[in-house]
Amino acid sequence: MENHPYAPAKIEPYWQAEWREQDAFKVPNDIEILKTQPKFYVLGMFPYTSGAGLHMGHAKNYVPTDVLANFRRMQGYHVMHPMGWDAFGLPTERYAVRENEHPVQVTKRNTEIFQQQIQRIGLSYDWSRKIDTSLPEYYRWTQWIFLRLYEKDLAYLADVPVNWCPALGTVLSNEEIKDGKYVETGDPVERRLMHQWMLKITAYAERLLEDLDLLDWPDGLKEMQRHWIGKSEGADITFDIKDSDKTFTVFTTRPDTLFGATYCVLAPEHPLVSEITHPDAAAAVNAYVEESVNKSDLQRTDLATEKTGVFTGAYAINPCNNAPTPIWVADYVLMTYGTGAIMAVPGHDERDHEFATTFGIPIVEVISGGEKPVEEAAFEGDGVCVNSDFLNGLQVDDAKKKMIAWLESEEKGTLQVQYRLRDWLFSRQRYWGEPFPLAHLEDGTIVQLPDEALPVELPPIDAYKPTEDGKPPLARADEDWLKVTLSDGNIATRETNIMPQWAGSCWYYLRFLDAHNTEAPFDTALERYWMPVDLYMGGAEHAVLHLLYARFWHKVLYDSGLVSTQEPFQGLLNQGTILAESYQDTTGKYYYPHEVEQNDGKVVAKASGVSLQTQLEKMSKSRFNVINPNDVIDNYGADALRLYLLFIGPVTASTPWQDAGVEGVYRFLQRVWRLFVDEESGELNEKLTDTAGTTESELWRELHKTIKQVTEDTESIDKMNTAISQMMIFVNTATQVKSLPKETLKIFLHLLSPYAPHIAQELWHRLGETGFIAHAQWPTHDESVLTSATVTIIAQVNGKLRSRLELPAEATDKEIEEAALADERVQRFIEGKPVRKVIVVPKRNLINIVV
RNA sequence: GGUCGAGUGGUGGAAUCGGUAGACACAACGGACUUAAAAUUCGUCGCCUGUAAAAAGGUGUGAGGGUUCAAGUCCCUCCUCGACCA
Repeated sequence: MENHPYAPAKIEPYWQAEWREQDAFKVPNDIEILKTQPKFYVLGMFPYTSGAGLHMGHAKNYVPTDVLANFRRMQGYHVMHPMGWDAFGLPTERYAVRENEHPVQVTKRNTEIFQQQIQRIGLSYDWSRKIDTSLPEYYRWTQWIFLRLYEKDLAYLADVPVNWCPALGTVLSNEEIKDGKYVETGDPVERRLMHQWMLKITAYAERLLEDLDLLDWPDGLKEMQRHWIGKSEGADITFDIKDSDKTFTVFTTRPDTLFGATYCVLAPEHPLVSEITHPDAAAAVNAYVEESVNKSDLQRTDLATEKTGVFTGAYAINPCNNAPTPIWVADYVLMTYGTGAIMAVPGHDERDHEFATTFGIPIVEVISGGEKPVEEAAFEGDGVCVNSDFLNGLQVDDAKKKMIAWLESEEKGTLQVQYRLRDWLFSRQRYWGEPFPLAHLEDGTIVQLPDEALPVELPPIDAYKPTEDGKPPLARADEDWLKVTLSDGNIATRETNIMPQWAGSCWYYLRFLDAHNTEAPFDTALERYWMPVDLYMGGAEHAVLHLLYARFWHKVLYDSGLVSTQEPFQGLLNQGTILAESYQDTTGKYYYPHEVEQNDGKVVAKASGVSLQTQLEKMSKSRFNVINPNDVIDNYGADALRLYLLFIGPVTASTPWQDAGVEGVYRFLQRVWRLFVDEESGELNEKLTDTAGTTESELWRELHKTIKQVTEDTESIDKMNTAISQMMIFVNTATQVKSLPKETLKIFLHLLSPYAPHIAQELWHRLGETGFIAHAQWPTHDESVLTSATVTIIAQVNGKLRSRLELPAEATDKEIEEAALADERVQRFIEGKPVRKVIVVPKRNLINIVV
């Protein structure tokens, strides 16, 4: 009896166990077997295993990728569809410190919870390939790849300004700081120069930019990467300094405006500042430089903030007209971009204009065409050069070329390409990350440890804080770990920085291909078979950094002959976010949905009666609007959760969560169930017959329509919502017909299986089939079933729908026209007016009569 | 401020290359079943006019203009929202 109605809580765990025990989704690792079939590699971004557990955003990522994996598998592909854990990182370390536990323990627990939660969704992962970036067997190879970068001179030490929090004794990332304070504790943060490992990603800037053209990524995402790399072409121009033998170089994208340069600016950190400053100005300049040290780049370059600066008392010589040009120090110029010095053209640069206005510096027009005089607003657009000697009369583009040619001939400047992209700050002063496979000799030389010495495992230490003298936590390790004897007998001290959280995720997609290889990061033949990733899906927050870093490492591996493709991720999509209603009072305090009630159409807090504002926002703990995927599974089952996430809209769209919508797809699953199972008896539905499907024409046609649409929509990924619509239409039709051929319904179950695998498998089983429907072959539709003897022709008069005509499918244009003109309803609208034109659109079954 | 994207019923969303706007759901309303409720099932459902009910007509995809036999879709201007960057 209990077995009769649809009971996901019963069938889902059962089939999940069967899949697991029978390795239903395991992919062979034998290249000879693999070669017999085409491959498809579909990857969802692996989760950071924080203690918060799985959230709805993960499900929105992993469900569509799973549907695609199931679909391709049924189409006869070998499908790589793996899952693993991004496990190193600061949140885990902080949690461990707070709870006085070892990060290894915390990570073990978190990853187990994640795996349990993910498995409940019924995703078809090959769990034998599971990886964990914090295990030595994995990070051994992260270190190994780092050594390949190091050998290519792509890793170097440099003094760079970092965000240092004295209270915590650690470096923080820009994202962790707001208004000069650490967001979580409010402790002040200062900028400090520190010796840090850098990766030379700028050496790959041009290729990272150009090779975007090879990728099937959304245009917006490519644009974001292009913007981040920020290529600009311009010129380096050298300025002499008056009464001095010193010179400095500026980078400008607008060499055409050199005649309009009325001052120059050095960044406060520029080494020349102290050398050229006039003694009278020294005190003011020093004070200014000190003050600017603690400002972030963002604060300094924000257009909204007032420009500040100090005149050094020194003058540069403008190379094109020998005019003495005052040199200022101002923090809106950054040492890290270009040369740390600019020529300022207030007539044609907004920030320079603002600065010049503030300090009363002359503004000169050198490009004509602005709407307002340059004294009022900078004109940054195209125009014709004026007041510029040999450039006068030229357009901006031509003027740039001519000026660069002139500078080169005078040896005062060169053509220069500049990137916004900076080298990658690659070290952290923390514990829970990959140790560097490097050591330092006493004389300061750095030695790379041999490959055989890997992995360099994290040492046990008693506290995860930096040492009292400011060294990273790893410096707390005992001498056994800290000191390493090299092959030549020398004793060296290990590097005590660790790698940043991004490191492990830069190559994990390669480790999945050969997850247990102990001789190499992965087998070359397997790499050649599987790569590139055909579809990579993840949140838009990774649109720049993770994807850029991974592309960079991949290109280095490519140059070393270790991988066969230039790019790792051929296809890529960002899933949309899930929004939910949140409730806030006027003070900004959030309320949980259960603390809220409707009162006269107003939303108020139950306890206080205070009226609340509602809004749709991204689900997040801090907004009290989170819905847990596991709660939905408890109430409706995994199949309903999966269908709902796909049905609310396109995968890439951000859509609001609606509880009632889940009930809708749940009802659909119940209707599917009742097509097969008599809920009274638990036996098969009496309407099921053994007759061939072709005899039942309406259902058979609907089936083929459904095969066609589900196939196309699943393939396109972003239309899975309409694939489900069509399956609903099929089920609605099937519910109404008198007899249901089993063959027809079995084919339908194939279509449903990638989307709702548990119910499809259970019904497949109940129809007497053995094995897994997930291994069955995907059906194809028969186009001839879809064509019919008559077609409905839409008849328009003056573009407006007036009538529908049933005509034989083979009717000619002329016959259609005659039939339309003879139609009584059409006639009413023609009213004897002369017919001026008749347009027949055969493909659309449409005729338009113009009178 | 810049770049990109998006605005369609009460709601989520459909609509191929410009060719029947609102598929499929949710909510709401009405009928059947039930002692009752739930569940199920049948039906209505953009707005306006019209009608006892129909029929029928008008209008309608953020606003305004344009191209076209035909515009949610293409072009221009504007408004609003979102994402990214500054």
